[in-house]
Amino acid sequence: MSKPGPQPNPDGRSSCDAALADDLGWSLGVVFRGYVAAANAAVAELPGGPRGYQVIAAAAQGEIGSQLALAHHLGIDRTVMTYLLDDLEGAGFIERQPDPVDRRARRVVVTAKGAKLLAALDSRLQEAETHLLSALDPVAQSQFRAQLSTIAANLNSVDPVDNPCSLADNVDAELPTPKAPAPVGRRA
Amino acid sequence: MSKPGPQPNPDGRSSCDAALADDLGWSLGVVFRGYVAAANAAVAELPGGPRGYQVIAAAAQGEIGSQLALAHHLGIDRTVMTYLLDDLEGAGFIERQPDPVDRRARRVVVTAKGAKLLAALDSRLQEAETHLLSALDPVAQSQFRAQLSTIAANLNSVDPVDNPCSLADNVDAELPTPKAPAPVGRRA
DNA sequence: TCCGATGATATGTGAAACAGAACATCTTTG
DNA sequence: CAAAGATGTTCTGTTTCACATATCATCGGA
Repeated sequence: MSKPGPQPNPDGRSSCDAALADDLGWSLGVVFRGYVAAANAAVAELPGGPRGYQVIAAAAQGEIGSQLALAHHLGIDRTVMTYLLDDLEGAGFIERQPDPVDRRARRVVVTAKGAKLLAALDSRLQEAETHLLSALDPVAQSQFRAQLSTIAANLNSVDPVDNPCSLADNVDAELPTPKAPAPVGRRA
Repeated sequence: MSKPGPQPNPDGRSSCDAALADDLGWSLGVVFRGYVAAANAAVAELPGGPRGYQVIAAAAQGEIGSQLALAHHLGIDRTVMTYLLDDLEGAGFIERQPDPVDRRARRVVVTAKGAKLLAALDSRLQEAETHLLSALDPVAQSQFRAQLSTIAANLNSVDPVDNPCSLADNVDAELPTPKAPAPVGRRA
């Protein structure tokens, strides 16, 4: 590479932004990847990476319920959730308590240690997020967050099988291969 | 026991939207996953899934250059790009032409068949994207697209190693585990 | 009580990503 | 001009992850 000639893009790193910028999929991929990378660095000490944080955060809310619901709403497999919770529990951040009303279900609760860590990670994550969106001014940032949240909430509430009308477009979109956010992550 | 339905559609599907909606990571994950699923359905016949589309689309622009630059800007590994291009070339959608100015590099060019498919997929993808963003009104949609594009362009242009100031936050964010959009995808 | 359904876990398998090396070619330097 | 380092591509091997399947325990209804 390093062609000083007519092509102003040496290695193509800095020139093709405009070429692909109008592709929603590409933009989404870049931003998502950037988030994962930043979050990964921010929560490096947490087993499961960003996923672990999301699990703890969701558990701290307390509105989730069983592991299955948790897994479903985080977009990961049930069996994977088992290992993830194993690691998280092994690290002492969460606990599996028997559900009083359903003895086969386990309630995921955050330990004091987990809550403490969560608070620390929260600020770090917040900082990373702000840095991620630094290309937008504060007003646009909050706007973007709100819009993204709206879209996500809509996607989450609308189930493909429940919406015959929307089924025309993504009839196969049920669960082809729903990749999840956390790429790294060590198992014991 | 045969499964009654493809989508078990468990209980906790519709309750925790509000609880997690303010988490940027969660929203990003949901939207990204939704895009991957929709795109996967839209480009099911394409080897490599959404990635294959992005490769062809980028190649059609012609501004990329080598495979390496292509891989870097799509956020995938070089070795993976080799296989991906193998499949794409095997399907007759792209061709590897020797770069006239650099004999070790290969220029990825779209074949007529590939261009034809690209046009067809483009409209389908556009439809899927619009459906994905259907929670926003048209004005907000274009706004969201623009903002996302801005963020992506910013992330793509800013290299961690080039920005010592931003290095404090994501020093490890270089390429810990950049998961990529295409989960499915069969190799020959 | 019996039977199907549901939550959680264990096990096995296949695929994908990653690291490293090998080879060819370009660029730079002496 | 020759040699050394850098870069692009491909190949090989390894590890990890996600998924499917099966199993066990429990809940719900007939």
